[in-house]
Amino acid sequence: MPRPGRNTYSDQKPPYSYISLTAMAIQSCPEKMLPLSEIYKFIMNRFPYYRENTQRWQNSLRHNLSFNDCFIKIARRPDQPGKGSFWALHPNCGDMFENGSFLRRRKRFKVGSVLSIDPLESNTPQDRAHYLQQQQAKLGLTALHTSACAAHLPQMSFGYNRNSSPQPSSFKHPFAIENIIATEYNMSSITGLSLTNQLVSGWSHTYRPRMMDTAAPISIVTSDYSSYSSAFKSICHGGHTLPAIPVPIKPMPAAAVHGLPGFPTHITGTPAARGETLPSLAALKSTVAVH
DNA sequence: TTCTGTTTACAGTGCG
DNA sequence: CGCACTGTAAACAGAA
Repeated sequence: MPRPGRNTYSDQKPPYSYISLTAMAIQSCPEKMLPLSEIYKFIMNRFPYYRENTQRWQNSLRHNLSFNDCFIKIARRPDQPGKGSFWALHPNCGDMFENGSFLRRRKRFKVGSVLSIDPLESNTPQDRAHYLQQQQAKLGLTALHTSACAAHLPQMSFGYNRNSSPQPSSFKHPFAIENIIATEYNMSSITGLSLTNQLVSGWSHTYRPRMMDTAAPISIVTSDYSSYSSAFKSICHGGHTLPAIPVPIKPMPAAAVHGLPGFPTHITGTPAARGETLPSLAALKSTVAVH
């Protein structure tokens, strides 16, 4: 695998897919999430090839973000203005490039199968709302729990991997920029992560499925920020503020969910356009209300 | 208006 | 050869 330095590829197209490039950008920041504009900047700064024809490749990149299950969308806090959401990597997407090729994955990462039990499939809005409220309550506890754990377990700063399949502290995500652009990576930026960042990392990877944003009023998660607001304030990347509520763009499979404390395990399906219909939830998708 | 995000469609390519 | 993955274009909606 080539490991490009800053100018390795000059104006030539780098041997990376948009998925790889996006993953690099996301992994390059301590919070492991970036807004779209920052992903653009990262790619353009590092690969001069992408300083031209921006409309073309940025459209492709956006398509990849939406289309590929390995990317998840994380909503901004409502009191932190800005366009668009943050994007992060799905916790289970880490082995997509195990074949060593960053141009073509060995297999496309895809969110898994539909569970048989789905309270949200209930016919009545009341049932769904009630269930969602229960899940919100769980997540509220989860946020606190996660932060507390992060404070005591620095290795949790790697966020995604702190669950059912624990990784050693030296674990490096296959997407990690230190694995791809080794010459530019400064390990101290990781080992020197502050507790604050650990908190953020732990919290930011506590998932909540997108459809939960819609059917019922959601305030518990955001209101919990007040409990440790000092930790969250001033955390930003390139002037971007901390996102508020992790909102997976696609529902997670049970296998992925089980390792995430407090995460509801009922979520099913993927967007209907991908042939995995979720009729009763489809109407909930487009009306995300973030508090 | 611009940017962001979603979706569909289709062509090219690599792999088994 | 068929399938899966990737890249590109385009239409469209919604938010800032």
